Amino acid sequence: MAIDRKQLIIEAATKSFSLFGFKATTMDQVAKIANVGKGTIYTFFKNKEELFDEIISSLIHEMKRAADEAMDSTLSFHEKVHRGLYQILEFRLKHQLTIKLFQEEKEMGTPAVMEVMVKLEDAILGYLKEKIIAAIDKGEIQECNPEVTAFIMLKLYVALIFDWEKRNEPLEKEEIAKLFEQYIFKGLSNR
Amino acid sequence: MAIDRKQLIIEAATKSFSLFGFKATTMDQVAKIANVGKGTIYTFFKNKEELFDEIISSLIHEMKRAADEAMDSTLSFHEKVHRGLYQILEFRLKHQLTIKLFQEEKEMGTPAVMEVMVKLEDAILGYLKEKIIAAIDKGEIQECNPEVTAFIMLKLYVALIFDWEKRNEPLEKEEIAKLFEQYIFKGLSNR
DNA sequence: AAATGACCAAATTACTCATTTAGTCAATTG
DNA sequence: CAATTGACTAAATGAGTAATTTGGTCATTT
Repeated sequence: MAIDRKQLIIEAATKSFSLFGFKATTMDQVAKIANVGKGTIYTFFKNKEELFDEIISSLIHEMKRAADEAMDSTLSFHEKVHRGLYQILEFRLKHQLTIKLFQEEKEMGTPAVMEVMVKLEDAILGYLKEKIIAAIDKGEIQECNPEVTAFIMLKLYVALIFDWEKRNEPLEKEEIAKLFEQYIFKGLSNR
Repeated sequence: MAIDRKQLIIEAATKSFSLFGFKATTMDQVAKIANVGKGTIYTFFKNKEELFDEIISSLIHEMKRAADEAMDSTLSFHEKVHRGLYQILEFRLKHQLTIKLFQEEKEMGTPAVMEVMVKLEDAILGYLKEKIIAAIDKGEIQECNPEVTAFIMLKLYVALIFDWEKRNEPLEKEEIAKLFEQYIFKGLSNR
C-alpha cells in the first residue's frame, strides 16, 4: 500500500501550526513539509480551516483520553475532578500546539483560532458536566446546576493555574488541589 | 479666587477619556475642552500618563467609597463581600470611563491602559484582602491565605458576571449571591 | 484515477510621505 | 514677575499604494 497522504498532510500541518501558529502557516508550507503537491491537500480537506478543525478534533480526543486515564473509579469525586482537570490543563501547558494557539488567540485574535478555542472549552465543559451529573446521581455531591458548576470549576482552575502565576509564584499541584477542596468542596464558612 | 484650572483640566480629561479612550484623546483636545492653554496642563501634570494616573486614582477612591457604602457592619461576611464586589463590578459596567478603558484594554492593548488596569485590579484585591483578614480575626471565616482567597473571590465574581453571559443567559444578582455562598462559603461536598 | 504545481483573484505586507501629536519654551498677560 | 499661553519641533501615526504572498482552482501529468 502506498503512503497515507492524508496522514502526512495532517502531521505536516500539526507540526507547522505548532511551530508558527494558524495564520503564519501557509498551505504551500504544509504541502512542502508533507512532500505533497498543494492540490492534494484540497482532495482531503475543503480548505485550511477544515484541516485545522480535524487536527483540533483529534486533540480534543487525546485530551479526553488523557483525562480518563488520570482517573479511576475508586477515586472520590473531587480527586477525579482535580486529576482530570489538572491533566487537561497540563496538556495545554506541555503541548506545543496548544501553547501556540493559546498565544495566537490572545495576541492576534485570529478568528479561526478563536472559534476553535471556544470548541475546545465547550468540550472540556461538556466532559466536566457529565462527571458532575454522575456524581450527583451517585450522591457524591449535593444537587447543583451541572452547567454552572462545570463553568465555575474550569474558571477556578484556569485562574489558579494560568492567571495566578502572571503576578505571583506558581502554585504547586498539591496546593491547587487543596485550594480546590477548601473552596469548592468544603467552603470557608464557620457555621 | 480665580477658577481652579487644575480641576478644569481633570474634568475635561475625564470627559474625553470616557468618550474616546486614552489613546484617542489628544492634549490639544483636553486643553480646548478645559478652556486652557495646552502649556498649562504641563504645569500641573508631568505628561499625559500622569494626568491619566491621577484620574484613575480618584476613580479607585470612588470605587472604595461605593463598596464601603454598600456594606454595613451588621452584615455577615459573605453578604459584605457579595455587596462590595457586586458594587465594584457594577461600577465597571455603569461608568463610561471604566467601560471605555475596559474596551481599550482588550481591543487595542494600549500600554498605559494595561498598566492602569493592573493597578485597578490590585486595588480591588488589596481591599478584599483587608476584609478577609478582618473576618479571620473576628472568627467569621476559617483560617486561609488572604491573598489567594481574595484572588479566587474576584476571579469567581468576574467569571460569573462577565464571562458567563458571553455564552449564556446572564445570572441574576441573587443567583450570583447564592452560587457564591454555595461554593465559597458552604462547599459542594456531602461529607 | 490520483496527484500535481502553474496560475489567479484576493488578502496581506512593506513602504512612503503627509498629517498629527506630545511636550517645550519664548513671548504675553494681568 | 508669576502664571498662562500657543506657535513650534521632533517623533509618532496612519492613509494610500505598490509589491508580495496566499488560499484555492484546474488543466496537465503520472
